Amino acid sequence: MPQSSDTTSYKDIKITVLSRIRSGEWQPDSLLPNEQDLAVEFSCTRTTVNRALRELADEGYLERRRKAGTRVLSAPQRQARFTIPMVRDEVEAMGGTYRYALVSSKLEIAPEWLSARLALSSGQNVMHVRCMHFNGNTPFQYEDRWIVPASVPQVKQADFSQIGPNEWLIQTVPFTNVELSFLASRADATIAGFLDVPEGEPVFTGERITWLQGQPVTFAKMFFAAGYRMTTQF
Amino acid sequence: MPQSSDTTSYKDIKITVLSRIRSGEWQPDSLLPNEQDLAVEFSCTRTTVNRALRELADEGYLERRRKAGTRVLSAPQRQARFTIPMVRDEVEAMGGTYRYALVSSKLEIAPEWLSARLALSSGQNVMHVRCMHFNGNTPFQYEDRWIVPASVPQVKQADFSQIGPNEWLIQTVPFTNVELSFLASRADATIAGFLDVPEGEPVFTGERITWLQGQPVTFAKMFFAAGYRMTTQF
DNA sequence: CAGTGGTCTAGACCACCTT
DNA sequence: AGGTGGTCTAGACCACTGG
Repeated sequence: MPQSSDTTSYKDIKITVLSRIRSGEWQPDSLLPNEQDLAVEFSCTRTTVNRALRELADEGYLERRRKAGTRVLSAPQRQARFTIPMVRDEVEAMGGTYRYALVSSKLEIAPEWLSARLALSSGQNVMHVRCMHFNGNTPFQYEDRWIVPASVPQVKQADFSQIGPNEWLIQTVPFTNVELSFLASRADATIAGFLDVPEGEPVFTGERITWLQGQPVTFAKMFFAAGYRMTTQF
Repeated sequence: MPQSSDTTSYKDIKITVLSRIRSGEWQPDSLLPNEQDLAVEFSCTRTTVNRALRELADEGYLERRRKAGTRVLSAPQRQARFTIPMVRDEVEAMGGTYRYALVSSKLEIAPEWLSARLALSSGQNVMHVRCMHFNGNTPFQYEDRWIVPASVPQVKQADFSQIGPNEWLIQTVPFTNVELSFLASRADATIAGFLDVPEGEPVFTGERITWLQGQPVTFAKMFFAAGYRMTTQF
């Protein structure tokens, strides 16, 4: 029998299981019935139960181990998922008008801290790009980025006056590994000027390092305008 | 035939698909073959292909639509997953020794900003708990939290001198909805004192609102010590 | 060793969406 | 209208691991 209105689907099972946890019927740390028994209860196959429980475990509600069974997590290791949109999308999602402006773009010798951070050989050239992202005429983000030509040779011919380095990289280097950090930093004179805030102001800051198959591609610092907050619900 | 060493599993397919995207064989925005064709290519059933592609879509690499097919996302909407551990776990994972200290805990009338934020009726009582989390003797996080007795009556009898309000809440209210934000704030005199930083220092700050079935449970501000960064890889 | 979850097959119907 | 992904069934073997 195919799934239809009167069939129990894996989504129904997820909802039911969650409500039993909420209601306290299935206490934290307690063991759930095994898949076969649940399949009988829900009048479906074990495959369907399996998918429901697998997804719930993936979402951090349950812990599953062979032979040991499925357990309600006592301190749900809820994982917050932050979608990391491109700046343009973020501004437009707020109903704003995105505008990009290049500040400077030049090839230079990698500063020592960058060489250390990206494991570059000393004295290696990097493309240093600084730019601004606006919401209308309001500063939204100041970006300070270095791109490694040894990994992305095309960068020497790239023109960042019209397209931001991030969008350019995504088009050019389709797939990468990323390390992303967020922290609070202090606006120095440069940043304060670009973001139009007093010097010394706290600035929400992102740092992003990107590799392509083990080769360092880019290091970027993103300084967000005053009042920015990164939010998620779960 | 069951899965065994020579069978193509959904994991193999995921790896293969990812490598084809990396290598540029499947360009961004391009359409993948449909599931049936891929099943033939990989000598497996469509079910297995389906699981592989479904998970890749879930991870943000692909976009799938009925009839339209499966497409490589041009600007991979990579979702960063930050695991939100409890403070204790976070400190211990760093190899540190966790220590908790209650600063104050008292019932008070909800300030107006809090009433607005949590949609409380004005003049409603809330439990205000302030506490510190240490790594050894080094301040790690200062926590300023309000708990709504109307939603969690037990809070009036709770003793926060030994257990932190977050751990207590997890034990007491096993299941909740959460809104989590991160921002950069400025250390006022109080925060500066607790975190042992100069006043005015930028402080990485988390704000967490929790509901239980639509009822506001708690609002918490978490101020992290200097140098804190939230990091993830993907 | 034996129970539990992990995964695959082969086939089917359906929902949705683009054309 | 027809193709594509979404999901379910019924059955099977396997991998891991707790007792």
